[in-house]
Amino acid sequence: MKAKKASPAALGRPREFDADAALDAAMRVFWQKGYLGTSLSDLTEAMGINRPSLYAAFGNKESLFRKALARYSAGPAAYVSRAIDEPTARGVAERMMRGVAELGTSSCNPAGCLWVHGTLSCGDTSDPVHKELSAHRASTIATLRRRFARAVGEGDLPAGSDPGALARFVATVNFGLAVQAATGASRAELLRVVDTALDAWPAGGKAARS
Amino acid sequence: MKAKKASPAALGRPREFDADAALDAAMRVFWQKGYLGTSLSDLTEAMGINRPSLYAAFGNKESLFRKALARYSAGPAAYVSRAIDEPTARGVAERMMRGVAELGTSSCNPAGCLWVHGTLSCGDTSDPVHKELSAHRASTIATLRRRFARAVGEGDLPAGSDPGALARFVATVNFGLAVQAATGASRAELLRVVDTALDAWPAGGKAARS
DNA sequence: ATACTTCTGTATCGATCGGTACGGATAATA
DNA sequence: TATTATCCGTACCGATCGATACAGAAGTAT
Repeated sequence: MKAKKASPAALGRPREFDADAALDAAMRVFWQKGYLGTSLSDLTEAMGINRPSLYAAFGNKESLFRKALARYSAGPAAYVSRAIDEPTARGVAERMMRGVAELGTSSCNPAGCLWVHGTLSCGDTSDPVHKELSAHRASTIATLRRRFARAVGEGDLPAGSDPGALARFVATVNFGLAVQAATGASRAELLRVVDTALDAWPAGGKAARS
Repeated sequence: MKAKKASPAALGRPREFDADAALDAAMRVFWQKGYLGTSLSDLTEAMGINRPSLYAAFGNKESLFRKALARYSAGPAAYVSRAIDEPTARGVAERMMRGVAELGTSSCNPAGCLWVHGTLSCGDTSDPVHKELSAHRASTIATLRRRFARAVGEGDLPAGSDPGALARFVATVNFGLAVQAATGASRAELLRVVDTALDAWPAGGKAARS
């Protein structure tokens, strides 16, 4: 992100590790082991740095986790924002669900989804991390709802459709796919689930159903 | 379960607490905080006993968690086995999904589902608890698959239906509902998701669709 | 009453947790 | 080259983790 030689000054000894690569490694550890399941020793080992360097560069464990979440959203989970831009509501739903199914079963990534794993692997609902993750869930659903409401206005979805219900349905299937991926379901199995879920999708646009 | 005065002998000093009530309390703590999020101090406080009594009666933390899971399956999550006995495949699916939606948002229970919360709140996939929970997931899906295969044979589902895909779909929605319940979704919202999911259900029996 | 068995409570174990103090090393600035 | 600011590595902090040793209390059996 930040250019290495952009800042002219950079007084003092420059850091010897790549902060981006280190954050990437931290993200993958959290992704695999969850928030509570990840210790600082796990992190420093995977990031290739020692503890004081971690604290100087990223703050404490919670702060590092939030940065890892942001990187996850902008990187591996970018399928979400790309899905919103699909031209049809059905395309949005399909891209959302296929996205998590493929990401969560990629052989070069940890299984499952960092958001889901992180949400359920911090203390109880009073934990600030839990609250932030719950807020993010609500925000994503709201974004989907607005997108589907637009589709109703465009005739892309039948007039009687409930955008909120459809948004929550897509989110629910996505969370379920993430849980299944985290517990060893195969990509082929999950893609069949996506197809089944899409059978529930209300026809609209050129071919209205009911 | 075990009667207090049934055994005639019971040599030595009898225990002063109700083991069933204590296990019930432990189950609820795990349900609310997850496996890693629950400490022994949390447990002893909720169970009203001290640490050596806990170890004598239930073994270590992992053993207690397994007993809590068994109690959860036989108690709050008994809707699963009841759902299997529904006369129609659609009834099975509906009862499964409504079951988790209502259980996970009950005001007198912790939010979410102990199985899902437990699975994602133990270490990584190498953890024995994680392996057992994954196996339980696979077992539940297999039971659903057999039930739906029977429904195909009975004409309750269309001949071309894929019982495995339907079973995984129902399980996926259930997991997703549990995640949503754990992050604060309301019962009304989740029941609408169930209705949306049931729109995907293939018509059969009296009213074949395609 | 005595012996024996089991439970309860305190007090503590070694290990690990997240987080830091501090000194030596390294580079840019002057 | 001297100064200054930052980073790296060791070694350690208090707190908490899961798990237990031990002694006294409370029962049954003889």
